Amino acid sequence: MPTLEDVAKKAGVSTATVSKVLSNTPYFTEATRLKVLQAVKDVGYVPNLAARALSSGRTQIIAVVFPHVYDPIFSDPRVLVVLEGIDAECRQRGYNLLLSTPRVVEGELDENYLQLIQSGYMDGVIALDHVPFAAVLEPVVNKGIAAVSIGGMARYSVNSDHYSGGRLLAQHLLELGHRNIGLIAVPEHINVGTDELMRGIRAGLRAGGLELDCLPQAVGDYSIDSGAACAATLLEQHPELTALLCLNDRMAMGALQQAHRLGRRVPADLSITGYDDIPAAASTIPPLTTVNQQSLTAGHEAARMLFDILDGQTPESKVIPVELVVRGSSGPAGGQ
Amino acid sequence: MPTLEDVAKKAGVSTATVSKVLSNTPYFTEATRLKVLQAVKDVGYVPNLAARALSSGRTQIIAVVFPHVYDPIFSDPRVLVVLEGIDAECRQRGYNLLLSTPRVVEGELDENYLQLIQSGYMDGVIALDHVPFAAVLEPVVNKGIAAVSIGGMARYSVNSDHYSGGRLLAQHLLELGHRNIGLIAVPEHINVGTDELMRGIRAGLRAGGLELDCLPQAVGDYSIDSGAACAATLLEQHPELTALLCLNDRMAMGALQQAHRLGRRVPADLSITGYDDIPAAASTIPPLTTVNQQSLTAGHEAARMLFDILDGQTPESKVIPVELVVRGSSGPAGGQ
DNA sequence: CTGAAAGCGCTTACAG
DNA sequence: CTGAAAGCGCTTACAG
Repeated sequence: MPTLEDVAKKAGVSTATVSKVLSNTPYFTEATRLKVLQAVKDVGYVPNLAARALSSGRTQIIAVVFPHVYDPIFSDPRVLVVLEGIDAECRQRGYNLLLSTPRVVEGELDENYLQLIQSGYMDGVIALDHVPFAAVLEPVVNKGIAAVSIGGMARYSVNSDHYSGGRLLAQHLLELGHRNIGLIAVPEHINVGTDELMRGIRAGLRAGGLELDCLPQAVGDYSIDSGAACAATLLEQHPELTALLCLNDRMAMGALQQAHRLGRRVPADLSITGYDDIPAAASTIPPLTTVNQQSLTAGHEAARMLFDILDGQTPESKVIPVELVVRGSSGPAGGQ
Repeated sequence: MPTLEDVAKKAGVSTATVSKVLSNTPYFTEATRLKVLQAVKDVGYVPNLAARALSSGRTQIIAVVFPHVYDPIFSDPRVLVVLEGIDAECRQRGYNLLLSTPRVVEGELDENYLQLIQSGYMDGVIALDHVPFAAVLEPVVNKGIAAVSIGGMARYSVNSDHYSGGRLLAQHLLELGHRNIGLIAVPEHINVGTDELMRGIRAGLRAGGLELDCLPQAVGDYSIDSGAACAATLLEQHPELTALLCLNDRMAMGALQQAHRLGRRVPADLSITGYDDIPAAASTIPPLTTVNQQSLTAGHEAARMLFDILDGQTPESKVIPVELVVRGSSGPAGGQ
């Protein structure tokens, strides 16, 4: 592989000059610049990133951290979408993406991850950070590396407005006349986003005179199967229910299946709502009413925020608006 | 940050010794080894990966390449699954994952990607390589970097047995008594996997006395919407059809929706099959009969193969068996 | 506007 | 079994 030195020789200048021309330092004769650029082409020079990283202290690498906790990260449909947003910004700025999926066991981060953070291999970190007790970004911040949290409460963070999402959902069902609403929830304090969502739902229901804690609830684990099981339980114990409010789309899909098995027509006999607006939500039968949390935007914003930090700025944390997506799975209470 | 030298001083040995102890070179007194390890702990030493990469020529980084061609890579549900398999192997071996999503325009790879490959930043590359004209791995192989293709025909590759998948699917429908089968296809030569699948379907149908080219076909683009549109066209022009064989799950989901809109009961009036077994396939109504191509296994195998190459071995390319998954969307022709 | 030289933090023959 | 020293390929004050 040709090195800087080869280019320097070819161009008849010093390696320092080549280096500076390539990094767009000003103050160069047009002649020198052209000479260098031509030489780069001639010898087919491509910078060695490890060398550059070692001497400059910058790697042009952003680590994206998706911690593995309860719900295996690879089954979370948001992951790919967030990644898409981050990727788009990074490629524009010429940064590369390093993927890290640390295991979090009893709140402890795995050793590999800790080492990686210490290794000096990244200029910044973006983490999916919705697990209250897993401080994925703590070692990053301690090391003084730029860090942006998606879904967490770090110094720099991007959050979807789950509170409003919850209110919108509750309001939507209330407006359709539902008063017998069952909730398919998940354990508390497992996901800060979901906790926010619950707060929003509570507020939305209260605005309509309903008290969340008085409604029938079943606790699932985000999976399709758990949604189906919860729906079965709820509908059996509370046949009067006309709506099932599910804390994510996958559980709603399970509920939809279960309703179908039980011969409950959706939405005529039973309305079902989800949360997330994953791709599959648009193509269930009937299509799912849900809330889109704009994960793509979150990815974009997080990356932009990180670059702002790297540029020495002090960006504001962002709250991203969510969007109620009304589709066929919800309808008037007592409809047909 | 503490460096090797700090550790050496603390332990009262040379940096060479520290380095060798850390890389598990043999021939060391137990005493030295312990002394060094203790010093590492005391000063909190973590190796600088850039420095290590520069001097050793190895980076401990594997690049995973998902080229963007027609179907935006981020909407391909296999991506995350393949990634999961690769990630598992890499974390076991202490390798990090670099994600690259090169754009391929008119068969040309983007410049960033080419530079990345030349940059010496990775020890090996695994590429999703199912686009016939996009030679993602060519620059990698030229540079002499270890490369494994998933879905392509490189020297080292991992392929799902799509041919058998096609045969199984055709056979399944034939056994159910279907003779009026419509095909929801995609343009040819866009994806080597799909081409293989078509060959298998052709063979399977022929074994039952049916000629693929005589069957009604509509051409989609892998998306849900295109599946719905194709189904509409086929069912209108060929009301006698009792089965729709779709080349992927998403189009099958679209077809399912369309059948529902048209009042065709699935599977009583119409059987619908997909391909891929994406997570959503299990929870459509009715659940989709499809073929699981074991993408997780493909990811695992690809990574293992890459490590074998890095270890100086010459592994065999692998063909991964697929699995027919019979669910509720297919049933006897003329059933009820 | 350009260059000589030190240095980034490791690894690796080569000696002993 | 251990160490001195060169070298990986860049960048960056510092001079001029």
